[in-house]
Amino acid sequence: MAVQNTVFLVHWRMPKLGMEPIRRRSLVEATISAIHARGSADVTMREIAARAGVSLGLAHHYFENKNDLMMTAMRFIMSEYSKQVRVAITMAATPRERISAIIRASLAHDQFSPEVVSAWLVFYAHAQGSPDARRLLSVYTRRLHSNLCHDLRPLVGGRASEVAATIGALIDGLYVREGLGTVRLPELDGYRLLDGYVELQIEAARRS
Amino acid sequence: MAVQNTVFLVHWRMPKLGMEPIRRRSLVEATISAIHARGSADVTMREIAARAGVSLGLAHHYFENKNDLMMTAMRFIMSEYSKQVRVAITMAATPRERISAIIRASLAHDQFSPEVVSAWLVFYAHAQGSPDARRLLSVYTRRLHSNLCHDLRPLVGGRASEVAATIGALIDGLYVREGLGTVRLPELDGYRLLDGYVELQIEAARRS
Amino acid sequence: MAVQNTVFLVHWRMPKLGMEPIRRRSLVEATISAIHARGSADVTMREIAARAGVSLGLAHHYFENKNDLMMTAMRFIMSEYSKQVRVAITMAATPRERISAIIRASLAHDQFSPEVVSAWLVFYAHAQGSPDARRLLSVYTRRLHSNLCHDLRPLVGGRASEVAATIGALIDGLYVREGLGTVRLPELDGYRLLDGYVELQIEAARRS
Amino acid sequence: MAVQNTVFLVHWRMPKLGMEPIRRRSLVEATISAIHARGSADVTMREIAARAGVSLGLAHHYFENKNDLMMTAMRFIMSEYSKQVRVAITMAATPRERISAIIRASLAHDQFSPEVVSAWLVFYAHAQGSPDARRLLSVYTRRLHSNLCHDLRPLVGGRASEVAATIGALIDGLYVREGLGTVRLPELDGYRLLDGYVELQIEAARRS
DNA sequence: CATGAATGAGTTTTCATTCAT
DNA sequence: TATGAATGAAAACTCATTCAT
Repeated sequence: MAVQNTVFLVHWRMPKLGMEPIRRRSLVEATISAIHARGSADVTMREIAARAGVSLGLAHHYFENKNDLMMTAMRFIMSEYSKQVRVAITMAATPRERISAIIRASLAHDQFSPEVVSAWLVFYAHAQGSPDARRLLSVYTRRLHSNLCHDLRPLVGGRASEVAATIGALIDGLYVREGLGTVRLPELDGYRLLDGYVELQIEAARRS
Repeated sequence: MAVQNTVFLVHWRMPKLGMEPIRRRSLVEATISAIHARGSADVTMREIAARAGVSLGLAHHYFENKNDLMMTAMRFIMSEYSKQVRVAITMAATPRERISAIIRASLAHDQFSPEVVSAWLVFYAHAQGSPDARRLLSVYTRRLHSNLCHDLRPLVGGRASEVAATIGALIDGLYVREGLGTVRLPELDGYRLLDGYVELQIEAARRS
Repeated sequence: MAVQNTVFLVHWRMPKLGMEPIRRRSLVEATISAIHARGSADVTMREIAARAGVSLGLAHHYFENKNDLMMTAMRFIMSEYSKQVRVAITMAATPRERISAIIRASLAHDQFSPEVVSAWLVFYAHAQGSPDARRLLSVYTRRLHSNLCHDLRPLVGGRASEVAATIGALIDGLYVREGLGTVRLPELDGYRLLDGYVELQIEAARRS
Repeated sequence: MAVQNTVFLVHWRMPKLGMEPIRRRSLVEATISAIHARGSADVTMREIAARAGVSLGLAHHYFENKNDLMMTAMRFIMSEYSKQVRVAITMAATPRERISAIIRASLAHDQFSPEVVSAWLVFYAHAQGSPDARRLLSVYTRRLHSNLCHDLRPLVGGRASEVAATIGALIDGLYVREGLGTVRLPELDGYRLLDGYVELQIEAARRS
């Protein structure tokens, strides 16, 4: 007890300023990679912290909750995706090109990386039980839908909504199957498959 | 000695025998409904047992593992689905009709009941982390694919595999979106959407 | 409910009379072999029942308790041992021969069978925590001691008690080591070792 | 930048660091005393944690397993014993003295404390069912044997191995009987008994 | 005589979270 | 800013035991 308050001579590292964004970022990435490794949302904070190379306590310091961290990771993945879609759209000139650009961005290589595919799938499942997550996902879903509709209307007219819904469902379906890693026919890549569908619809609309 | 094996006429209270199949069935159903309620595979054995109206111990008595129970539930859902597909196929005469029948069965009302949709989605996610589950799902996936291919070949020729893959992905995608409960456009039902796609492909094949 | 009380036509096997001793015996033997298999007293009633080829319920029918069964098994092993010692003593003529006979019986082949060695050791450990078992063991211990003392007195006089205690400890020690299965020097069998010790003591007594 | 690594003079409340070895030690001791109290290896982690004055969770924090804790406790007891033997040997000059020293150390008061005796016995029994434990014990057994042989050879020649085995078995036997708490003849202490045996063998060797 | 159904208490283990430093 | 200590609640799983038939 007597020793409890003492004067020590210590080495002190100047507190590292501005660590917050760095730590948060690395924890979010650790979360995604942990989800991929375990293949489910049942990841422990300990595992995440270890992957990020920080102590368990610190993970809790920067995120209020495990859920908070999960949601942040989800938001991160979705915003990365949105960024790619925005870039792709900007570089496209016509509605037809924009449709292709959106599809390509949705299935782009870094979107389809195993880690990201795992994360999407897990988040989809997670959304079923978490209203927060569900809301987040539906934002993305709706944005995709309205983006597609906007560019489909001049191409397929009244069927725009149906075609957009089909494209959306197909993208999700391809993710699911990719995540499952089964029936991946080598001769088929998702982009050709989806774009072929769009072409078919456009031709049909033209003929009618 | 002579009396040792005789036929007697006795009063007998219905013995409480043969409970095993009953209990197993009700536990499996409880599992599915619990998954739906919680929206994820993180269901406790306690919850399942409670839903089945039995003690926690009994659930462990009839299933070796939680995983055992999970897998049994998964198998149950898949076999129910297969049954429906088989029935639908039997009643169809032409390849074209069989395709429609498979699609209709896949999206039938009792397949698309909230409980079952939840379960499928959760199992898909679960499969990522569980090799057993993955194997199980891929059996179903492959069977669907080969069923479709078989009937598509006379209709779309060399594109059968691509079209079958698309249909498969679309079904999964529709499940996912249904499960998420978002962007459910009232005017669109999955069947029309999918069958429309098939029609388009057939027409295209005819023209070429 | 209406079916609950019905008249059935059943095959009925005349109740097997006198099964009790048979069942009890086979359950006791199953207990010993289960203990040997698991290597500890942590045997489940289920395992024992299975080994005895009867239902779990029946094991509880014939033995009030798990402890009851354990104690019965212990008593069984000890009485088998005592029987052998009694036989051996009867056939010996002189005190010296009786000592040897007791030792030989204690280390006889069927005493030293792996199953029995396991059981003894487990029971020794079990006795630490169970007053009943402790009492049982000490009966055997004391009987051995007094048997030995009685025959040692004419041979080693006042050191009889010490020599008897040493013999007793040595027997137990040999069991322990046998059970552990380590340091079993092939050239040494327990009997020669023990008898050699006795001979030494007798010679020493003679000289003094 | 220049200030980044500096020596500061700060007030500091004794950080609660380095608890690990303390906790581990106290948990190990709690394990031993719990084993003694219950008289068997069937000790619950809860009981151990309570005796150590920590939460159940903490016990699992510092030890991976219950088995891990058990084995650590076993290793602790054995290393304490080895330490004593080493010390005793160092202080002895002749082979004869070393033999006596080993025996004395093996039966020393703090080796023969009720707690330690219980633990040894329980571990012996436990070793039957746990290959890890068995390996550990046999290390100790073999070391004792070779220690004794080394010093017995000049005293009893070719019979060294036999005498060493006898001493080993006798030590174990005395532990067992001590643990059982029965037939503890007041006039006999284990040391005199064992040393007497050694003396007898040496004399016999001298005469022959 | 014999069984299988059923339970409840108890055990290990995991984990998010909090806290003092 | 960062850590390790510590907890408590909850999870899966086990098992002796009871009971109706």
